[in-house]
Amino acid sequence: MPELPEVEHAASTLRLWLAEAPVLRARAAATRLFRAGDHRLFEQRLTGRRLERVERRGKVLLLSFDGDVGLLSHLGMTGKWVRRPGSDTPAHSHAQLELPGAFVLHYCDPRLFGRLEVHRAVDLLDLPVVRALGPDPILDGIDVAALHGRLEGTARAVKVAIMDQAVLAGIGNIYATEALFRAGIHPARPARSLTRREVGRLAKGIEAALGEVLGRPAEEIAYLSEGGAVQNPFLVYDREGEPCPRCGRALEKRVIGGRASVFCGRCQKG
DNA sequence: TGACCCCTGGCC
DNA sequence: GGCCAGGGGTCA
Repeated sequence: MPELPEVEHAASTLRLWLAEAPVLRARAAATRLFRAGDHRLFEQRLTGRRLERVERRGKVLLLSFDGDVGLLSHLGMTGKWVRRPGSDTPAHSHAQLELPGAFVLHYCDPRLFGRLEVHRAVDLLDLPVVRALGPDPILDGIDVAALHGRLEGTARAVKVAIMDQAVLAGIGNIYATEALFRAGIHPARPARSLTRREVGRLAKGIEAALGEVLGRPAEEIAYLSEGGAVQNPFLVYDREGEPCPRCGRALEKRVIGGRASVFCGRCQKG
């Protein structure tokens, strides 16, 4: 579950599940998830290790184990970490961490868009993919002047720009859609056309959209999770044709930067 | 900047 | 049986 709040939730559950307990055995299949390192490295290095720290930067999870073993985990579109009794193997489990108490942590990812990389723990924050990330809206906060500066420099649609992980780390299609609605800014507006005042509203919109979900219990965060019974908790995302929560006009949908964008044509001026 | 790719699953 | 999907990467 890919955007910032879902990855933050993954980080906190991993902290709970891996707290104190050594990994009895690590196993992994040879899949595309492993790029830099291979699956054997995962098995060799993680077996016997204890978790020391889980960090999140944007949508990237960074796990540090004792013995200077580091694991980078990106969930892609459909990746997730789940904990199951040893006898129960979930579908599309490609890597496993066996824990004491007959539990196994599985990394499941049907589409294999995620990635797993084994590194030295001390190197995690210096990895190019991590260094390339822009500020994390929750960890670093949003500096309105700096964001305005970044947006001024590009003619891209503002929605595309804020989904660029080098501009802000952790924003994907859902929270970009929600934030722009909250800010009353049309998603197709050229980024450089935003005034300082609008960037300020956008920053507040991003913080509000993220904050609302971050404050919720886990089951509600799992939009489209197992079971799928959870209702759409968003104001406009995936609500094309429904009335705008502010003015009542039907919400519109357009593809911007290759991704579906829902917005109110009246509240979000183009 | 857009088009296309990587994949599978769920929905119409 | 198509179409769509929250991620990112590459190519022209």
